[in-house]
Amino acid sequence: MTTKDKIVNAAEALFAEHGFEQTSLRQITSEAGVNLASVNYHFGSKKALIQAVMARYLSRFMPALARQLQSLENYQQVTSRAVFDCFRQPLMALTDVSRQGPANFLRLLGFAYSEIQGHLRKYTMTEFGTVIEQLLQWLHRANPQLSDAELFWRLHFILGATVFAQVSSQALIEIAAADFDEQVDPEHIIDKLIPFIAGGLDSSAAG
Amino acid sequence: MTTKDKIVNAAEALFAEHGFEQTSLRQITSEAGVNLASVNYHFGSKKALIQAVMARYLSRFMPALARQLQSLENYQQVTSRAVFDCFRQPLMALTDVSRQGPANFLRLLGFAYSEIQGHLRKYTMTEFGTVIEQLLQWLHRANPQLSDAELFWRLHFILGATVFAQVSSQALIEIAAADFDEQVDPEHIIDKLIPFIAGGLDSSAAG
DNA sequence: ACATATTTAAAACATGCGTTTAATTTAAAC
DNA sequence: GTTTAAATTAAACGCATGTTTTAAATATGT
Repeated sequence: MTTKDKIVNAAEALFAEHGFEQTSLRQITSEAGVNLASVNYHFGSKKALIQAVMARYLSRFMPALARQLQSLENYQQVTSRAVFDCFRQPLMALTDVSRQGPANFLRLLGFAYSEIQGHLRKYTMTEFGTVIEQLLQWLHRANPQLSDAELFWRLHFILGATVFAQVSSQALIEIAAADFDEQVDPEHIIDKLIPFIAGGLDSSAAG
Repeated sequence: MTTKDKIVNAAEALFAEHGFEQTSLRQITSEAGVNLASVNYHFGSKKALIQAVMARYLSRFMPALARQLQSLENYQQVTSRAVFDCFRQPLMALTDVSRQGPANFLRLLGFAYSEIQGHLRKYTMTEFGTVIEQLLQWLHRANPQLSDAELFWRLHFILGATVFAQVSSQALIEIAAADFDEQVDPEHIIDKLIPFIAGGLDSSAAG
């Protein structure tokens, strides 16, 4: 494994656990077993390293999601639930990148949004804007009673519930095990999440 | 106004805008017009200052929420919507603390949860555990079909959607204005949120 | 008024950060 | 085998952070 790969792998694990700003280059290079300066040599800066970690996931996830959404064409009636089920396969396929790929990806997304809100949003929209528009279009078809604006707001509520659930997943799983004798894998939180967000999206508008 | 109050006020505004870790004591004392060392003199540490800022809101919000929840006794049938509507008045009453009290409080909650997950949770549960249990009890009465565990998960999804919506509120409001010609006040995001979270909570369980 | 706490003030301290530099080692090309 | 480029290393730089120290100013109590 090259030095560059060692750095990206170590960075991903530490970023997903502690967030971007809370993780230092010294932690990363120490964990990777490489020299501190090699990050700036291979990536130029910490910011560029963050983008490299995110890009590795986004470049796999987004095309896979686009394919899933296109398969919805076969349905006559499209439900919110069907649209959100499109996220399952692309997410689980991220195990190719790393054993904890799906969980890491969602946690990274959460940190990225809460830490450098604007930056990642702009990057995601310019790089994968068509997939996002595709998703919006399908959700609009599943919920024609909702205005574009209402859909926009609810989509971000969904994003919030999702990333928060992942960022807090460790603590929540422990509490669930202690208080309810319920053993939940991180990858199965999405099973609990999808009914919730689909129900929220389909809910009748404000009153 | 005492030095201590100046510090808490400045800290609250800066914490709510940038988060706890991203805000330095030098920013706070500069904004408050007091000496740097006075933070450690009056509060002991930055961590203690953070707790003081949070405590000022929690000590008002939690008892008010408890009163609202108790008023649900008058209802025969309790809906999720009715339970969540109990949050409105206690939240809006936070304007007593500061003009942007409600928005600040929710943003602070969001940062607290994503930054020092465990700490605040433990503090909240030991300090205001009875209110939380009261809330859980009412939601269980509104949704007897959900197990305790399911309710637990969905409550945290709701928390995630709420805090994320507040942390990202500035960006979302701007986008909504640009893309949908929709003018939304920060305090009215909760009007869009409550139908969403009530719908998600009432949704039928996983399949 | 004086003596005693309490509060403010300026400066320095110790630490950790991202980044850069300069030298050395390793690999590739001819 | 020599030369040239690429990669690694150790050390230092400049800066920002939370905290502590020491001294001066202010308020408090008798």
